[in-house]
Amino acid sequence: MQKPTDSELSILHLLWEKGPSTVREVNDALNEQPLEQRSSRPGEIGYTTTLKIMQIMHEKGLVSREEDGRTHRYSAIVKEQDTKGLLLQNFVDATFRGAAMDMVLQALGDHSASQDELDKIKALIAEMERKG
Amino acid sequence: MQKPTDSELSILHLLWEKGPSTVREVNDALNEQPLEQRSSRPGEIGYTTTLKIMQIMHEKGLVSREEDGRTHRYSAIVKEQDTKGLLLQNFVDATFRGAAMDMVLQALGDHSASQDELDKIKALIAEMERKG
DNA sequence: ACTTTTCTACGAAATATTTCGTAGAAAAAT
DNA sequence: ATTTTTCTACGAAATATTTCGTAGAAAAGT
Repeated sequence: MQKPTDSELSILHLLWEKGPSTVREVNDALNEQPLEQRSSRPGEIGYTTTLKIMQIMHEKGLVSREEDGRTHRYSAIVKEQDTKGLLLQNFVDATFRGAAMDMVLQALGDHSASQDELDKIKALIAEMERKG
Repeated sequence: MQKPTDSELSILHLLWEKGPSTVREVNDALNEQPLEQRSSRPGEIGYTTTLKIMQIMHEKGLVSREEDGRTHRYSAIVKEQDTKGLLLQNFVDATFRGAAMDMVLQALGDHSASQDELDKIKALIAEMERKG
């Protein structure tokens, strides 16, 4: 799989969440998002900008599309888990030189977690210890 | 702090590890590194490439430098913890839409950990539970 | 003394990504 | 029927990052 860029990733998130969508739907959704979730600049994202990126994603094989009347409906091909896993691996290599558990420790230290989340993590650790 | 690019980050890692260094030392070290740790292409990284990036880092305030005879000796200004924390925050926002604990779970699932690392994580979680 | 090597500085080419303007066709609105 | 809106395709401008060639000065080697 080819690694998606930041813009591509923000579109993938929408396709994962909302399922197959048109360029118009994606572009509207992008412009309604809170600013933290856009990597991009202050202003609105133009329709043709989103169109172009989705066309590139299609060339790269990140999404498929089917004609739906005059318009195209795009679907994510790449799986959410796989994509996040790939990006995580790259990030851990670049930023923590491969030391994934250092990153986990830093994330736990910097971010707060609900008891529910902590329970899930504890359960996963217990399982890892069982399996060696 | 301004977010370092990938090349800048690989240089910061060396400065953090080895302390104040010349361009020559950094460039040599980069070219000795295993390929996973270089984000870059197959061939050698040219001396002036490294020089240029370090000059840019100086402009950005990521590193300081002092003259040492005819050459310059560069030091990281930004702290390792702070930099990794900043990059981690950006990454979590972009890839996990801010859900840091989802990322932790994925990291724990995808990577193996030594018992020692698991103990550290457990200790940290216990502390988080104590503090609420 | 002269040549070669080793520095910095500077600018620009190469690459990657994001953005949008324009054109033309189809559909919708008037 | 004519105008306006809404699509796609295409290409190119704008931006960001990485790479390196060249020039000139200082140091080292011969």
